[in-house]
Amino acid sequence: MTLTNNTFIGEYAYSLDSKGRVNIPAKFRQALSEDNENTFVIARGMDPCIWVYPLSQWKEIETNLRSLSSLSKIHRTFVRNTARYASPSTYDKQGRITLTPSLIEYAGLEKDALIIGMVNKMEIWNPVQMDKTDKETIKIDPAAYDELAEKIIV
Amino acid sequence: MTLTNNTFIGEYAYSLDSKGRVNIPAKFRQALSEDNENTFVIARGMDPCIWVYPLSQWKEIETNLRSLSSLSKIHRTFVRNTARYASPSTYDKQGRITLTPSLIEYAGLEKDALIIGMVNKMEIWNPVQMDKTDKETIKIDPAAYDELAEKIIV
DNA sequence: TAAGATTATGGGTAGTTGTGGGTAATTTCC
DNA sequence: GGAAATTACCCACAACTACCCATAATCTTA
Repeated sequence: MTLTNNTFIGEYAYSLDSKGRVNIPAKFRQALSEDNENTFVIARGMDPCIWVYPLSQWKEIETNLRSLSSLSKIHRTFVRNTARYASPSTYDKQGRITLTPSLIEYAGLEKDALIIGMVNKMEIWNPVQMDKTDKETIKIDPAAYDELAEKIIV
Repeated sequence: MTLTNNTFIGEYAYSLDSKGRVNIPAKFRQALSEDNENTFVIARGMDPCIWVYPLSQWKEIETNLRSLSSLSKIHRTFVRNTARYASPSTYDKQGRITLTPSLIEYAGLEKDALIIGMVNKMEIWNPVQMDKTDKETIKIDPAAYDELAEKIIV
């Protein structure tokens, strides 16, 4: 059952094949609205993982990037770093997208790939890297969570 | 797969041949709208690289340049530096444009050329120079950068 | 529980893409 | 005006990618 259009939750363990393809969970594909044309945009995440946006979501980012003037050095740098590693990927008849070698390397992916629903996008992790990051998360300042609490109700 | 007309993202490693030609990534060519007549305008970038605009995009820039008053010294200088080294270039049957010797020298291009999608234009870099610039990027004001990221990234 | 449908993974193939070089037309310069 | 140089256009090949089919495992439904 699909909850909301273009919304992804849950975790899935898949494998990366020799051609750099990974499966997109069936539930995630079903959640995609028609206007995405079966297409995602993959990009570098802030953590060592790959971010996977529905096409429509990415287009919003593109619109925002377009509004930045290249006369400003910081704007140029930001646009470059964001757009540079991004790539559209339409899933095939079997529901797989192809990752770019650059992103595979960035996320340190090998055989196993962990796909995590992040509500408006998804993340692809090397499970080993995810474990490591999990352990570091414990050290997060509790005060930071308190600050978050003011913004969101769980 | 093409996302939006005249929109370029991703990174490609190509080579400059003995005649000063570089390939335009097939995806970028496909993204070009008809009114560009297979033509780009190449110009000096603000960084040591070549900026490649779709013809229609360049025309907009020309309009904007026109609106700058030559009474202001900084305006005059800006218009001169922008217009001076700009040159239209139509891609051949194999999808290559020819660069001018002046721009090749400005960007310090040799054998390898890195083509980077910058949303409304693309950049052509010497990979060595790009690496160097990447390292300097770290020195950019992190607070300003994060602020920007919060506005754009979802 | 059994049959059918769906899902995850592997591999083959035809068309596309990137790169090199060749030739004819055009321009430049003496 | 003619030779040399430059430019624009064309062809060919190798590498790669997108698309297709096949199979095994899993889930759904009667």
